[in-house]
Amino acid sequence: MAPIREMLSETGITEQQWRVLRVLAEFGRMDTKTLADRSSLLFPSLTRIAATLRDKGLVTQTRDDKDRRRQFVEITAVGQRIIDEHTPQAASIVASFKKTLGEQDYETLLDLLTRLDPGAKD
Amino acid sequence: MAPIREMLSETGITEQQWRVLRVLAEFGRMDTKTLADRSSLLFPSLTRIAATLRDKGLVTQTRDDKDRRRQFVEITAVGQRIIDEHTPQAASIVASFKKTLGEQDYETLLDLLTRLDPGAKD
DNA sequence: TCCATTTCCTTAACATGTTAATTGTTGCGA
DNA sequence: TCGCAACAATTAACATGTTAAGGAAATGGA
Repeated sequence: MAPIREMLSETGITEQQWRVLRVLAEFGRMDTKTLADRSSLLFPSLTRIAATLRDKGLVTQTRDDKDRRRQFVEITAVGQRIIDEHTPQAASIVASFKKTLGEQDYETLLDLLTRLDPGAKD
Repeated sequence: MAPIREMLSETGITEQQWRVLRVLAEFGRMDTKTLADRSSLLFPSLTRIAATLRDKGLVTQTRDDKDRRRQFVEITAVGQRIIDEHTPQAASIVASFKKTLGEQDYETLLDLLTRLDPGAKD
């Protein structure tokens, strides 16, 4: 993940914050539980990350009126812009992985890792 | 690594502390630089971990008389005992990995990971 | 001999992973 | 309606990864 972190260093956001934003950009507004799940983050981590992203103005948080225990998170235009601007680079990093291993072996690697930890993916 | 952490939880030491002890158990007394290298740890982390292990009485630290900037670390009998008592379990965890994937695929996985990050190993 | 530079470690500061304890909210049965 | 279990988030407490700044010791050259 080093190359990804390096790419992100200029944006001031971290790998995990990036992951959360990506999920929000892809699926849109969602409740915290789903977000934690799709971002592969534990709740305590998500709480902190969401707070950080909120302070940076990259996401907004809103309470569920029906069940005030719950919360929804949504990406802002600024957050979306960060994603848009760096997605191509991220893709090229993945591409370099494939290039190193070759398409065939890259698929094999993903397969083996998934077999070891089915919950991993991504 | 979850299974390893679980195994270690009863000993009160962490995954990284375990790694440092294992290296010391295998190679014996060595200077900090070499230790950091073999443990795949950055210096700041090693500084803290070594201090923790020292406080727990699992390692001892000594200054190099010729170059007093340097330091040597050595595992104690107590530390050695922890390693000895848990090495079999650790081995069985690795064995379960192999069982999940099969010997052949396990080797393939290690090979692919090494190709992505030659410095990783272990 | 003296100082700038290099080395080896240590500290600091910040973000995260993790487990456990805590604080609000809901919903339900007595 | 009251009280309590279940649930959603937070907060706390530790250990670590990381980058940057500091401090002490050693070194080479003027």
